[in-house]
Amino acid sequence: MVNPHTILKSHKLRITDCRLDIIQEFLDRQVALAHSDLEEKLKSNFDRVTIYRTLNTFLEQDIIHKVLDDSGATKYALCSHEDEHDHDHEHVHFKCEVCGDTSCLEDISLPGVKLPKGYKKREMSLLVTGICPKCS
Amino acid sequence: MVNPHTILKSHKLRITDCRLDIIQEFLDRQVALAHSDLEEKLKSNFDRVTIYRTLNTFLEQDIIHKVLDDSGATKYALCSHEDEHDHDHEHVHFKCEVCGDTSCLEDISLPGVKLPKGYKKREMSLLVTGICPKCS
DNA sequence: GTACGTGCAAACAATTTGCATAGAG
DNA sequence: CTCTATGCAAATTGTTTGCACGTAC
Repeated sequence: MVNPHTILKSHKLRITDCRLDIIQEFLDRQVALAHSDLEEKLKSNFDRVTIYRTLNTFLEQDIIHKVLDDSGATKYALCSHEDEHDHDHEHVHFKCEVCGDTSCLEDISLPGVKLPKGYKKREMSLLVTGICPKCS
Repeated sequence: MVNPHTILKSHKLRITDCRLDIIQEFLDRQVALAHSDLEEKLKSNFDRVTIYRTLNTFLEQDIIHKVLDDSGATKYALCSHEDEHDHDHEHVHFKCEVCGDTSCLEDISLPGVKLPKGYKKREMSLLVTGICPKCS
């Protein structure tokens, strides 16, 4: 069961309103969010700096991960919670050119990529841009 | 033949020292460069703003492309020059966790990815992180 | 000579840091 | 009560814009 309180608990983080609200926002929106998205929604409740710090805390705890974005803005999305220790190291994201939303495609498996000799792979992330079902 | 002068010519851009030097730097380094990398190397010769504007000009002309990076910094790399009109829309980049360098793996082909129903793909880019031959 | 590139100043945006206080456990 | 999270101010860094001048062509 995924709820903000549980997530914080399982990572041994203190339960605070800001943290709960930010996780809730990720759960509600289901797309990658930038700091600015969160700020817009929560600025009346929390300081901009607190949001930055919360995001960094969540990053360290692998509660969220960075989502690559061609726009230069740093975006974040919740990590899939199933694999607690063995974080999933393959991210496939889709960014719609029309609505601008980026979402994780969890169920897509990344085909193996053969690297040139000498390269050691640790993590892969694929960003596909195009048009999402809602916008086509 | 790839040289700075030729590249500018073929894109009908004016030949200026700043543009020549920046292209040369990309050719010399063979890794993705951020504005700060170029600034560090060229600040005695050119203004910070000029470097920003040159990078944007090159982007528009498809002389360089953005390289996705998990560090948040915007990095750029030369486009492969073979396909003039039909720009390559599949980028595979490798970022070494040790030296931090990101390079294009031109010869790797990106395996096809099957998207869920309704998604239309236009462009794909893959970032692999790990350890490069130099650092292992 | 004309149009575009550059330098400089300044505005603007994104992110980080220091410190005092408030709040979680 | 103790330790950490938050708010506020300010510093730092990344990026864009306006304008006057210089230069490629």
